[in-house]
Amino acid sequence: MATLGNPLASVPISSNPTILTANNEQKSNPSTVPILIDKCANKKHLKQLHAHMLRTGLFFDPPSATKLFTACALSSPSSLDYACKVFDQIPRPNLYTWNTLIRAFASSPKPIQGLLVFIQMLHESQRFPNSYTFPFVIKAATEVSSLLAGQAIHGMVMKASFGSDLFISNSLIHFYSSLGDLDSAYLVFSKIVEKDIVSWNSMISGFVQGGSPEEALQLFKRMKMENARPNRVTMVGVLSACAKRIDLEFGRWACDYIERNGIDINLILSNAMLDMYVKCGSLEDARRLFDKMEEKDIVSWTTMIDGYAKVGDYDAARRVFDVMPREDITAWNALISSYQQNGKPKEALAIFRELQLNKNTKPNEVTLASTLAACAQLGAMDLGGWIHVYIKKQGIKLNFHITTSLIDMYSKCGHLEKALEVFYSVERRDVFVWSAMIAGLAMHGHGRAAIDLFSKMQETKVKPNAVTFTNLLCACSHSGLVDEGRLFFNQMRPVYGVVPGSKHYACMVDILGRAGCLEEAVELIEKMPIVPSASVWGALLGACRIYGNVELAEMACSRLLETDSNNHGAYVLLSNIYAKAGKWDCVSRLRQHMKVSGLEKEPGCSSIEVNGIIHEFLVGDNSHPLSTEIYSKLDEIVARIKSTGYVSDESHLLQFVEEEYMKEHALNLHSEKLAIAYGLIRMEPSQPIRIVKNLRVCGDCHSVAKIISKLYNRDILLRDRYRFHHFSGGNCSCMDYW
DNA sequence: CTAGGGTTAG
Repeated sequence: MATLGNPLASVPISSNPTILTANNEQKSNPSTVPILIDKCANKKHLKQLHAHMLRTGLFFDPPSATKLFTACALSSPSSLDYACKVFDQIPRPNLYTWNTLIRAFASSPKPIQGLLVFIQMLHESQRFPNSYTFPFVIKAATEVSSLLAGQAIHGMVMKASFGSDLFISNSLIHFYSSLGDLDSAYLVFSKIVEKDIVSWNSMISGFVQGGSPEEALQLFKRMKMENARPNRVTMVGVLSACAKRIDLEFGRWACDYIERNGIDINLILSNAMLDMYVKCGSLEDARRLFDKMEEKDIVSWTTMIDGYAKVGDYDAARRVFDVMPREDITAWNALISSYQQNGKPKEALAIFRELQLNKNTKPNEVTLASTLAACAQLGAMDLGGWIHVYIKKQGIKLNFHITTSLIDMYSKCGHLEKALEVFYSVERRDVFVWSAMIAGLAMHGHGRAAIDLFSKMQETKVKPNAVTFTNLLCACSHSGLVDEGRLFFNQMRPVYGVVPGSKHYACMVDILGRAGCLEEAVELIEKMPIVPSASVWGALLGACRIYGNVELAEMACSRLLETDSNNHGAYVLLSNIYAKAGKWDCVSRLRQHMKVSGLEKEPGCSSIEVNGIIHEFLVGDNSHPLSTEIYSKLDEIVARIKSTGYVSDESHLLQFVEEEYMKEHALNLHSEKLAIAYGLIRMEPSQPIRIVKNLRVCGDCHSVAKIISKLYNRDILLRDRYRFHHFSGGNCSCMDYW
């Protein structure tokens, strides 16, 4: 009897097979329909049943229609649109039915609809919300992160005298804390007379997620004192707090507590324990637990990968990745982002390329954002541009993360115009998007434009954060805008409520130092309310280099080494300063000292992308296949430059080399020169040469690049550790202010 | 018919 043509043939139950035959209407029995609804497994079954009910007229019996609606609304999010249509057919839906619709929307991908239905209910029906309505509608407000909506609902709750309802209060705690308003959350919490386990748990995890893990742990202790029994969810929050505080001792105690009190462990709790061990740096404990876990999911795997990558054990991370199920993109993301964040962009791109060959898994937004960040680090413009095209072709909407990554990638690859294009193409921008664009303008030396953008940002009422100010002050520094820098720095706390951190102080010292206000810079450092970080002293040291202030440099250097004793950057800067002052004996003493203490200068490395392939050059590198050609090109360049009367600036030599010839030769081996020579050989004459250097460009290379840009009529875009240099027609965009 | 939990991105 079950034939292909029978629309109900696939309903999987048949206590009474006859009623499954829809066209045999006489035999359907209204009382069995509700049972049948409960057994419907999917949308298709529900539709078949709906058709059946229409034919039998049962649909026009409100209780039956309501029953069908409930089943549709709660079965799966994809049936929700259908449920709405059914809802519209119900003559005067009762409160329960309204509640169900709000509930379904609140946990759907369109939670805003939950709020709209609630409003519709208030206006169009005679129904008034009850104690069940509010938890649903508060959840909807939480999902859309609308503080305003939630506050309005909270007001209604109070007016309707539901203020002491436990369920509603618990919902409100969750609502306020997930929007970061911990004070309001706590206020609701403290007014609950008989707190239940959910009240405690909501408040504890609220504190953890709101960045106050100490308070979370304190609340946990208070909870035990008040004789509330912690459960699984409590312990997830506690472990998460330990992870955030990097408190291995308490974390271990929590694991022990779980054991002792027989709290049953599920996957989520195991993962929380795993995460705690990883964040606290105990990979041994994590591994032991991981191996013991019978059930593992994607979170367990990615936690282990991330853990190994963070401690620098990439082989172990890779081994985990190699044995895990790979159909989930998150696994790939964990590895790509770990590599990217730990300064291994090439490895990150290698994984991305591997992913492209994998047919079953496609990159998502997170993958693309991480990969773009890797491209930005490397200056891999071709791949970065390819990803941008990919995003467009796939119709992926630019979210804030992707927008930020694209702007950053284009800026760091030297395509400021493209970065601006992306920036102006989006209609909404969050603080990170704005900050990234300000940083882009800053690194290309457009300080004024960066400041203008900052003003525009304020018109859109997006609040600047610490990152915004770092970038803004950087912009002032790169463009020599001393007064503006001072002004913004002084406004930070009083006007914008952003407390200056050591990065901001470092920027400010840099601004003052470059402008020659060394005394004011020193004064600023002395007045700092926080301990000056290495970068603050580094900035002062940099200023000393410009002005050849050996005495102050020695002081700054020794202070720097107090905070960070193996900072080789400090030695390098000081030796530069000695070299500039012609104190070669000091230079060699410093070099000797570095050798003895095992501190090696980070080798200079420049890279250039040609046809999508990144070529890297180290000082005096001859490992490149075209090495011979590169060096003869370099000889040609040097000869042509010399004919213009240029004399190389030997103060940029780090090593004391006796023979004059050797000095000059060592300068000519600098990685950026090798990369430029390679670019001249391999790139079309119309193409600018784009180079990324890991350290700051040396003064001689800077002068030489200027001359090359004129002699060879080539634009050269060189990104160093601090900013961009755009060489064109014999000049540099930094106006020699760097 | 109600509320709370773990990983990956700037």
